[in-house]
Amino acid sequence: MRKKPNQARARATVTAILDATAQLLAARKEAEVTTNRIAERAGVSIGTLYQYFDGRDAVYYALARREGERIAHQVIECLHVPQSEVRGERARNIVRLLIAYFSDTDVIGRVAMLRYLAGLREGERDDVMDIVSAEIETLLNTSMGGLGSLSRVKSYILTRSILNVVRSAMMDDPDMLKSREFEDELVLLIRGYLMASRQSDA
Amino acid sequence: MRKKPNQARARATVTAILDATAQLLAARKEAEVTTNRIAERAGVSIGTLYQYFDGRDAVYYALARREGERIAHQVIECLHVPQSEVRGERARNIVRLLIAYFSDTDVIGRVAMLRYLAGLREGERDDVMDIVSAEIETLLNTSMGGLGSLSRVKSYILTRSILNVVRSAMMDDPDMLKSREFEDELVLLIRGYLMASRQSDA
DNA sequence: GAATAATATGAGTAATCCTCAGTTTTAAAA
DNA sequence: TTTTAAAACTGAGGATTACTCATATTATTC
Repeated sequence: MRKKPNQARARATVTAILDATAQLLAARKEAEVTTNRIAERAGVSIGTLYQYFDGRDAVYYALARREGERIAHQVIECLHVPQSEVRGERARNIVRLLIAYFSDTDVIGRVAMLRYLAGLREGERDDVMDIVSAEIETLLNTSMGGLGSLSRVKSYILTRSILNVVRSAMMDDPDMLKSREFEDELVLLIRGYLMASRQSDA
Repeated sequence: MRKKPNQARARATVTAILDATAQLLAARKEAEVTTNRIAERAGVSIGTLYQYFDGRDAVYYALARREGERIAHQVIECLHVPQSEVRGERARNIVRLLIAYFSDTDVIGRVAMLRYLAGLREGERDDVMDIVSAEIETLLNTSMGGLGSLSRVKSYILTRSILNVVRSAMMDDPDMLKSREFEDELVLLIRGYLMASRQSDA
């Protein structure tokens, strides 16, 4: 982002630009989304857009980041529900959450999300996901004593594998994504990994 | 692709365009890669490029597909080495193969690959990956009797999770990608999933 | 309420995309 | 070996899109 929006008006402008982008991505083909159109729909001039963003890809990236933060918060909330209340179904709850998010027929930010997840903007780390990884790490290291400690690499693999498989399925086969079997298998992937980790530690 | 190249000359032209794109992506920033430049470096006119491709993204996609096929062949080769020769290290061999591929400092087709994996072109299935999935399915169902049968969903999850985690790591943290720990953990992810699958079947 | 900083504007230029009418090459038919 | 027709190639240039910057407006500070 070129300039930080300081005043309330400027923050509203940035929000309007992101909202407009999401709407256009949902309604039109990607190729038809242009910076000029985004600005027009957002009700700001093209010059204003370029004050805050380097170009179309930068807008996509910012939109994807906003979406990423939204879903990350939900996942973290799931993680913070005490063990006694989830009865070993925490993995399933998170899997369900992600499947529900990516099953949404509304395409808001879908393309943008893809770019974000693909790490298209070189040299920028995916710090939103890093936060989720860290939360999982802490949680499994403290409250779930039996499962052994979770290194950074382990939590990285856990978070990225689940998220990416769900994302792939959204593109490849939405019906499979929504199937009960798919959900069960993802839960199995998580549990299998955690159990194998415990065994290899011992 | 707009038109299929029938004659040898035309096939050479398409190859030249893809090669030129790979070279440009390796040498320049993505934003500096334009269709005109690709055509120029490939030694063909811009009109020729547009005879075979819809635009820049289509060229990227074709390049990524070519790369995808290359790596897929290697994986399938790995899968066909008889059990007696790999002594339970097949998973590790495949993980190593993928890590080696994505560790390559040469950036040939990296961006293109990302778009491909992200399924950016809507409505096209990732049939290259489907072939690998099918091979894994067959193999595990026939020769590895002890591990239980592998459904389509299972092989989908297995292939996509491994591939995507390696790809993510390439973007996020190349050093982690090359570490021994990362390799070990991926093997654990595979084995854990296969073992959990067997248990849940029984 | 004057000075200053932040934000917004949009016509205009630069960059890129992409087409199409015409030319050259190739392969097959006569 | 011509002849013919399809396939492949060309690149100037119109259409589209990206992006800038001089100017205007709104907000904040003192």
